Amino acid sequence: MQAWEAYLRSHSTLTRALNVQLLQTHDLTLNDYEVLLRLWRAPEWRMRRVDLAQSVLLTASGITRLLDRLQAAGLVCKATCASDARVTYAVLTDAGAHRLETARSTHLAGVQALFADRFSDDDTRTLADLLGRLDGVSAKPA
Amino acid sequence: MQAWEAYLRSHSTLTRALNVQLLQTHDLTLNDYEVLLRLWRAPEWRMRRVDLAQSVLLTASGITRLLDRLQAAGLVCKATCASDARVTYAVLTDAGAHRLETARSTHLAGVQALFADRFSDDDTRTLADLLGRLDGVSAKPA
DNA sequence: CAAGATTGAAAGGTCAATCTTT
DNA sequence: AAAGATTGACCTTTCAATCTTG
Repeated sequence: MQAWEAYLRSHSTLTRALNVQLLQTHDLTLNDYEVLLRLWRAPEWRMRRVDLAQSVLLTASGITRLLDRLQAAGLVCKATCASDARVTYAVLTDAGAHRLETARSTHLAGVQALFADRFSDDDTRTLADLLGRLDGVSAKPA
Repeated sequence: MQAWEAYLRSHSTLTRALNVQLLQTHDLTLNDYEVLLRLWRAPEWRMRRVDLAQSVLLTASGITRLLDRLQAAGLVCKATCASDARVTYAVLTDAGAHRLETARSTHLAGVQALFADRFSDDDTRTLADLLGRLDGVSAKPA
């Protein structure tokens, strides 16, 4: 139960700090950053909106709104699917990739300073293992 | 860096699930719950709004809005300070205490099922130790 | 009807500005 | 001037309803 409280507190503090940092230096939300990163990793720099939403744990509408903003900023654009007219792809633009690259080092440094630096290599492995067990939780126990 | 991603994902999933559960069964936000809990633990069931805000990591205005809702629901009430007219206390009402008590078992069971059950006692201690190191982060590197 | 995507309304929070009291 | 609290404007996200296509 102490573990749980530490978990909540630390997350709140860390994400807040990283969010502010990212926002001030590169005008990106933490979620914005994660979305750009997912796209950058994806083949042809594009993903279906549904998959993107699931990947960053947002709602369908949440992703729509977020991508609207990124598109207005020119970091992302839309593409239709030839075989299924229902789906829309989100595609990373050159500007988006560039923004991601410049933000990346700042962000990695931030994560390093606020998170990774507090742990030894062993600790980090342990942590990844433990937290990894919390993956497929579905809730609904009475 | 894998540890970091696991950290983000797990937190998002867990808090979302617990939030839904608490909301459906007792019409309380996770933050609402935490605030009621802090008050319940405090002497005379009351705290200054500033201290309460810091305790649950909310802004001054954030706490005002949250307490407004709890007050409208009759779970909390205000009290003035005799020695310093600037401060307002938040005080837990009987209804608030009752609501907390009924919600408590549900919530604890939820945390148990989604979080604690995945770890041995040793794991839990390790986790508490590791996460505890993330406490006083202040950011602002570069 | 189901799946993907979008829209309007609303919740929950933050920031900046303000008011009162010290 | 500084501390505690509140308010107004705004941002991000969710929920429910809707539209389109398979």
